[in-house]
Amino acid sequence: MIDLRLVREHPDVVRASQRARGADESLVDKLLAADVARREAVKRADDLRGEQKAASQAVRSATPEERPAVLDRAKALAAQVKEAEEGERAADAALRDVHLQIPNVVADEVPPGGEDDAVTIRTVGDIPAYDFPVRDHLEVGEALGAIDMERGAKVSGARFYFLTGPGALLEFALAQLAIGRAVAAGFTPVIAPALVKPEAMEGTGFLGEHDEEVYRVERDNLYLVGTSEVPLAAMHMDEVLDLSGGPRHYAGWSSCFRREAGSYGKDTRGLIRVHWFDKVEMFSFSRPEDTAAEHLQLLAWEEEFLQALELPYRVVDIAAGDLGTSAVRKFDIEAWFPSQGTYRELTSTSDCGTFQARRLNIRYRDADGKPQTAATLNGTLCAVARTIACLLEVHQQADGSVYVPVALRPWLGGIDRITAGMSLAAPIPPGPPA
RNA sequence: GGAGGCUUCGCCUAGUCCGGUCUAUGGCGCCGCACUGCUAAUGCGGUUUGGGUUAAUCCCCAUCCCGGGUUCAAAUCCCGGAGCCUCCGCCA
Repeated sequence: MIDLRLVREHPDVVRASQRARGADESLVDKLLAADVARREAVKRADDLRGEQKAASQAVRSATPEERPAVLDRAKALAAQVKEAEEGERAADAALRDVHLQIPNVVADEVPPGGEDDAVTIRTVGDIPAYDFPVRDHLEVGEALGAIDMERGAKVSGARFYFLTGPGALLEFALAQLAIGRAVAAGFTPVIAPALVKPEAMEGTGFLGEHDEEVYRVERDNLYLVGTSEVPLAAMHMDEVLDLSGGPRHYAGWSSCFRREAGSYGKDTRGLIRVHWFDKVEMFSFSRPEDTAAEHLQLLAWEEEFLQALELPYRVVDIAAGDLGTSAVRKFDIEAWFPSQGTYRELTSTSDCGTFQARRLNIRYRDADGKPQTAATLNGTLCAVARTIACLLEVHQQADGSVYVPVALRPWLGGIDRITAGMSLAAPIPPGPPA
């Protein structure tokens, strides 16, 4: 939800934002009208309630002779209040309805245009040259016994997979590396629930535009999250946070479930687009004035992670028309996929300003001690399946083995290469002293 | 799955049986003022959150876990739900 005060005081700013997104500008005027209507309804109901309260007290102090007349008046007022409250409720609902339809106000820096108008900010790392025919990650992974897509389909259907042997170890290695780096950067690690209540899903905005993407557990009225952004954001729902020491950083681990309803025929091969994967997600709660800097910080952490994995990538600034509902600004990092000869999205970080926190009622105390709506930001640190896909492709060798980036080696028992049929190694802690 | 208990303004708590200055009691904490070499102690005053109105204050409305209902009037009575705790059953 956007700030109503902004709409009242600077409707032109919101109109411009709607224009930039290619969204409906007239919603702004509908919202203004609904706001006026609501305030009128509130005032009428408040005034009547005040009168009725007085009348009700009068019943008590009335003499027996006055009593019937006073009681009649109180009854009449009670009926009027009931009616006025119904009007208030209707006006409230009407306002909320329009309010929820308006996406966040885009930042001035956001490039204009739509899906194809993202601006590349920088490209990092050299695109590797291969003196052999490159295979895609599925070929590489199957040959190494790391990915079993066929059995995934047998057991669970299309877009499901088994990670086996070195593939399974890779997942743990990536998780350890990501969480370890996050903790070193001051994040609080969190294992978040992947099933959430409707309030959490609604509050984070995923039942709006992403409704079709969401798995629903009808019987228990719960949803499977598509990202731990949902439980992390909702974790502090209805709370007042202490942000006086700077933003709060969480690194959440959870499985992520996506129906991929609108993507038939897209990325049907391998681990690029699957119904389920695990992910380490960064999430910050910050003061609204700190979000721009915080956003760049999240982006920097994402970049450092990909650099540690020795993956070439580029950073793109997403255009207004392609922003999510709650985002003010969004950067994606696209990594190089040699089999496709192109960069593909590996991480994404959004500044949501106060949009998400307003709905979830997450606040902090400002310098005067007054509660204010907080701001939220999120960013992918490591979407495991897709990252494995990228690693297998970029680091593949002529002999079918895969080079292991230095940073990952401690988590894979020190190996520098994954080869078919190799004996597996994993880090084990030192045993008890002999 | 079954039975019972609990949920009050940051924390603790009175009030709920028997509806009406509950415009919610007291303590802790916090803020201000007074006293005081300083601190402590003491005294006085303030201290939920949201909405409406306003230049701002004043003021008004709502808020006793949430949602309905009864009533002129609900923290209090009735119905439904959530969370927490205890016991039983089942279970990684």
